[in-house]
Amino acid sequence: MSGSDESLAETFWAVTRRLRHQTKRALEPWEISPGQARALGVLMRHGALRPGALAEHLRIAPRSATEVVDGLQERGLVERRPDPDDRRATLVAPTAEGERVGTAIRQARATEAARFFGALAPEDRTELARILRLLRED
Amino acid sequence: MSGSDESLAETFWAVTRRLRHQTKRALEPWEISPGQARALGVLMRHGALRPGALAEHLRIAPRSATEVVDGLQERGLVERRPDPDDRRATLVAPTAEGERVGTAIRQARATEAARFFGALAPEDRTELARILRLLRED
DNA sequence: CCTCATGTTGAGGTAACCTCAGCATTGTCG
DNA sequence: CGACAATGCTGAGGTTACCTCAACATGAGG
Repeated sequence: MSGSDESLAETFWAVTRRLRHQTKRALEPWEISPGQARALGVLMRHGALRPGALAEHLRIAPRSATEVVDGLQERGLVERRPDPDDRRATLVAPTAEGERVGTAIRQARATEAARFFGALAPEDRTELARILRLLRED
Repeated sequence: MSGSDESLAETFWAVTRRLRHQTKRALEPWEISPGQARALGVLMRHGALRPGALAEHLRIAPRSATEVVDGLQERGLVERRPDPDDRRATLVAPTAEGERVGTAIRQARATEAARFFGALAPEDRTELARILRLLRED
C-alpha cells in the first residue's frame, strides 16, 4: 500500500520530467526562459501589474521579479511605466510585441499539451483531469 | 479540445508543485538536498558506482556528479575508494551511516507519498497509476 | 613506447533564486 | 501639519545547482 504509493509518486515524477522537457523545447523558438514565459503569461491574463504583485503571482521574492522584468524588458516584451496612483510604484505591462509573442507561446504550449496528452484516450484524459483536480488544492 | 489539454497541463503543474514542496519538506530532517537524496538513492539501488556512471543515472554532467559526491562525503554518507579494476577511476559507495539515512529517507518519502495520494479513493489511485504509466514512456 | 582515449577534478562561468540595505514616497497619528 | 513608520522598488552581494574547458593520471592499441 505505501509501496504502491511510492511507485505512484515515482511514476508521477517520470511523467513530470518528460512534460518539463517537452514544454522547455516548445519555448526554444522564442529563446525565452520558462520563468519569463510564466511571467509574461501572468501579465497577459492580469494586465499591467506592479513588480510586487507579479512576484506574488509567481511566488517568488519581490526582488526576483525585478530581474524577470529586466529580462523581458531587454527583449522588448514588456515595458515599465510609472503608476499614476503611487509615485513609488511602477507598472509592468506587455508591449504589442509582448502580446504577440505571448499568444504565440500560449498556442505553442497548447499544441504541445495536446500532443502530450493526446496519447491518451479521451475518457482517460477526462479521468486524469478529474483526479488531478482532487490533488490540486489551491 | 486543445484548450482543455492546456488546462490539463496547468492542473498537472499545480499538482507537481504541491508534491515537490511536500517531498522537500520530507527531506528537511536530514538537511540533505533533493539532488543529494536522489544520488544516495541511486547508490543504494546499484551499489558502488563511478562518479561518471552516477552522473548518467542522474542525467547530469560528470563534473557535477563530483560535487554531489563531495556533499554526501562531507556528511559522511558516502565514501570514495579506488576502483581496483582501473586506477584512474574511483568508486563511490554509501557508508553504513549512508545506508541508514538512505533507508530512513526512503521510508519518509513513502509515508509522504501515502499521505499525498491518500486523499484519493483507492480506485482513483489505481486509475491514476494506470493513466500515468501510459504517459511515462521510458 | 607513442599516441589516443578515458576518468576525475580544478578553475571559472551562468541562471535563477535569495536577503539586506538604501532611497523615494505615502499614510497615520499625536 | 510634522514626525515617523510602512510600502515599493532596486543595487549589492550571496547561494545553489548546474555547466564547459583544460589539466592530469592512467589505460589500451598499433
